[in-house]
Amino acid sequence: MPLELTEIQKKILDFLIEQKVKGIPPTLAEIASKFGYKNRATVQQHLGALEKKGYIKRSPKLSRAIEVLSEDKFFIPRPVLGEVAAGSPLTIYPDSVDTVELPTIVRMPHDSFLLKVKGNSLKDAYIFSGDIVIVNPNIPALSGQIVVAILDDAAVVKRLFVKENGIELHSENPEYAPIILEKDRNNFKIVGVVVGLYRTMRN
Amino acid sequence: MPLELTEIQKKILDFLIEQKVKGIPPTLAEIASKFGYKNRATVQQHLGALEKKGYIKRSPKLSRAIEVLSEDKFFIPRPVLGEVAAGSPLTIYPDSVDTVELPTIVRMPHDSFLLKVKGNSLKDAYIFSGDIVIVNPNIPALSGQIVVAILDDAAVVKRLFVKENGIELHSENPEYAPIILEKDRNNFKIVGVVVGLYRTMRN
DNA sequence: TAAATTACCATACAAATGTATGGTAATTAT
DNA sequence: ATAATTACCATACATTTGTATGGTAATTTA
Repeated sequence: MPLELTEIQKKILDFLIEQKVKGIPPTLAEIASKFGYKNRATVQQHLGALEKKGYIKRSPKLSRAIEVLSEDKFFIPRPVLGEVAAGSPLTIYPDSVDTVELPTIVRMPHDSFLLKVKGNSLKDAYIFSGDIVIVNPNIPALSGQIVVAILDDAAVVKRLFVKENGIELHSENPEYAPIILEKDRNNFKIVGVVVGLYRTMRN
Repeated sequence: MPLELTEIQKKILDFLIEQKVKGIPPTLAEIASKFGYKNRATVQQHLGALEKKGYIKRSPKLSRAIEVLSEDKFFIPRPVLGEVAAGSPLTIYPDSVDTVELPTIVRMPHDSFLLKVKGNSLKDAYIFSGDIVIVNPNIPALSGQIVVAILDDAAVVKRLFVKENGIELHSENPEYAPIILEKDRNNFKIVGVVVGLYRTMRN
């Protein structure tokens, strides 16, 4: 269970994430400037609180070395966030950052993230176990697109169909039945749209 | 057209990207340390060259403020050298025919190039018409790997097998028979090894 | 009521950082 | 043959940066 943050701490955490996504994490002075503080010591204390509560990690003495450890793994830029099920849902491993054998080639764009596909339920869409899908959380998901969704604390990759009375998630493999969700389904959220695929051939 | 980079400049650019992916861009001192330089002035000059050639942008006076320009856009236009046949050979276009918008996630190694696959002869290797393959010409081609080869002025993507008396190029599709080449075959050259694959889901 | 906690302030300091200047040697271009 | 470029070096300097210490006031918790 995450410790409570004060309003100001939340705003600073938001700013940290925002800046990191834009390019580089801010210095203490830049944070102070943003929030109108007249010195860096104030910022230092806020960051200390954030670190104590487990939301960030700092590297002593290093400039801009603020790492956001948000529990919302899906929107934090990481090389590979976890594995996502194309067949039956798998739990996402929050901290298994797969720096793996993506030798020279894979890196994170600012607003997207990577997931490694497990299972072959999307084989008719030519996506196979081991492929890396590139997921963009900032574009609207349209009917017919392949999306990543959260369903009861697990993540799946499926083709989305928006129907009159609800939503359907299809595998592109006759062995798997579609998941049908009525409107106002709880514990369901579309995380993002699969915009690309990368596969490494090294073996 | 991007200006040419020297080998050292390429390596530094790679390091910049690598570090940014890991979290934050490096300081001059960190770059110097990585490459064994005894002072930061050397790094400063290399960064100056990179900036002059348009690969990075720096913000004066700000620490770690190195922006890799090609990484900031979501898509990097990359030349596709030609189309390569996975079925029957197709001619390679001498000048780049097409540009593909690679997401920044798929970073081109500097010594590799892209080819667009036509035909479905490699479908059992999960490579399909329209996919972009990343080809590295500077690594040795081993038996069993998927390679790009020139055969009588046309290019093919096939799986390579090195045998006693020659070379075989297999399609991964029963509809296509393997191409068998005796030793010292003329007009044959292995262009490179397929090290990766990218597919865009945008329509 | 007393004790933390939160949210700022001011000042200070060593180290880190970007930048500038000038030099050497090797290679490449004119 | 001369000039330009590349690839380093050394030294120096003003800022920037993280950090530390100590203080004030308001709010919350025990």
